Amino acid sequence: MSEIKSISDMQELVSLSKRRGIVFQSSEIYGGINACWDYGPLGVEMKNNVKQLWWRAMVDRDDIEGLDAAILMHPKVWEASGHVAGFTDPLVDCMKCKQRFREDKIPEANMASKKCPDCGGDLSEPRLFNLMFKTFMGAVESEASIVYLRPETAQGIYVNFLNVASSSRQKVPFGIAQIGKAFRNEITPGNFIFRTREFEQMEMQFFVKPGEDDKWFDYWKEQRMQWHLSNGIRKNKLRFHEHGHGELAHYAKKAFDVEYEFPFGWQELEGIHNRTNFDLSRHQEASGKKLEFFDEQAKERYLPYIVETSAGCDRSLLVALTDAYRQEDDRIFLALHPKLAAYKVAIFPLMKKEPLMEAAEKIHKDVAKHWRCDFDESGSIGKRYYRQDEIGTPFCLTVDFDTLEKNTVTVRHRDTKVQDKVETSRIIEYLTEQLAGWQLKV
RNA sequence: GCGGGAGUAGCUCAGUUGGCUAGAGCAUCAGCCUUCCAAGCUGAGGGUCGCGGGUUCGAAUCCCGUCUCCCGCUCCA
Repeated sequence: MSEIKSISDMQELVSLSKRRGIVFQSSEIYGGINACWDYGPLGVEMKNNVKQLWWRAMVDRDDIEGLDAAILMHPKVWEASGHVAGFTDPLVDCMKCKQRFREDKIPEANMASKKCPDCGGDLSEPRLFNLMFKTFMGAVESEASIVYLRPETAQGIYVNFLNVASSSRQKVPFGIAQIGKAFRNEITPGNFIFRTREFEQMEMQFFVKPGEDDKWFDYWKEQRMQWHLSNGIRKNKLRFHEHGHGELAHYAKKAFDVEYEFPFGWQELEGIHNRTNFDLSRHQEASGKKLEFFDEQAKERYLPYIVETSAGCDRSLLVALTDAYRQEDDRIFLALHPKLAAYKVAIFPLMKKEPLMEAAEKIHKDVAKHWRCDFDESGSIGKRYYRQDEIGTPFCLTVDFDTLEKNTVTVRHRDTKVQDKVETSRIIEYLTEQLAGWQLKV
C-alpha cells in the first residue's frame, strides 16, 4: 500500500483529478492560464461538501452568524487595513547574479551605490509588486475609479460588525462566518491547487471582550483542529505551528497555523490569529464611525478583540485528496471520509440484463432519495468497482441473482474490498449505520 | 522574475537526411460475452502535432516569438 509521498506522486493526483472530473486546468483549450483551476462535476461536489461541513460546524451555533459580503469594496478599506501599503514590496534585481531583493532588506550603502550586496553587480531600479488585483469601477478607466479584488474576506466582516450585531441582536462574544473568494497576485503560485491567485476562504471572526481573547484563542485553536480531524484527515499529518516574533503579521498578537504534511513539506492549511482590535480601530479611525460595542452587563464601551480562524477551502480539499490517495498493486483508491465523497453509494446490476436491470433501477431510485448515488451498468463488475475506487465512493451495491431469489444485495466496501450480504429491505438502515459509525481503516 | 527540462488523441508514447489521408496501446461509446474485483471479441468516435509567425513546392520535423507545465532559485504583509 502506498500513498502520496513525493512531488511526482502529486502528478498522479493531478492526473486522476483530470481523468475523473475533479479538477481541470482553467482555459485549457487556449493553452491554460497559470495557477487557475476549474472544479469538475465531482470536484464541485467534494468542494461543496467541504464548504457545507465548515458552514454547519460554524453557523449552527447560537453565537455565530453568517455573512456574504461583496468582493469589491470601497478602496479606503484596503488603505485602512494596511494592504495598499503592506501588500506592496519594492524589489530590486541584480543584473549579474539575477538575485532579487526586497529594497528594505538590503543595506542602504548598497542602495546608494546600486551594487548587489552578494556579488557587487549592478542593481535595477526598485519596482513595485502589489499583490492586490486592481480593476476599474465604472465605464471610464481613470485613477479615481480604481477598485481592488479583495485579498482576504476578513475585511468584509469587520466593516459589517455593527450591522450584524444590531440586526441579529448578538452580544459580544460572538462570531461572523463567511465563505468567499479572495485574490492575490502571488509571485510564486503552484503546487496544484495549494497556492493559486484566485482562491476560496472559509473565515470566522470571533469578537470578544479585551482580556478574554487568550481564552477564546485557545478554544478556537482546538475547535479548528478537531474539525480537520472530523473530516478524516490523519492525525499524524496535522500539527500546529506557532508564529515566532519575526513571522507575526503586523496586526497579530498571537498566531498558530494548522499545518499539513504535504509531499512538498509542512504547509499552512488554516490560520488561527489573535488580531486584537487592530482592524476595528483602523476602520474606526479611517471612516470616522464609532465601531465600539456597548457592553450592557459591564456598562462599558470598547472595541472588541478579534480571534480569527481562516481556512483555505481549496487547500482543505487538496488535503483531503492527498491524505486519501492510496495505491495497492494496480488499484488506486481515495480513502475519503464519506462526508467528503461526491457519491456515497454506487449501484450496479451484476449484468446488463433483465430482470437484474429493473431490480437495480428500483433500488437506485430508493437509495438516491437519501444520498448522492451513481449508477453504472457498463463493463465488468471489477471495472466498475475500480472506477468508484478512484473517486472515493465508499460503498458499491451490486444487484445480483441473490437479489432476485433471496432478496439480498452485495455491499462492497471501498477500503477493505470486503463484501456483505444485506437484505434489500434493510439497505437504507444498513448504510445509515455504516455512515454514522465510519472510521478510517487504511 | 532568473536558470534548467518538457509540450503529438482523455492518458502513456511512436513518428529524421522536411514528403502518402499523423499512428499504437490503454481509456470512452455501441454491440457481443460475462454469476463479484479493470484491461475477452467486433466496430465506432476522438488530433488546430501548445499557440502565432517565418523558410519551403511541401513543416509534427528547420528558424523566431509566445503560452503552459515540471524542477531549482527568488518571494511568501
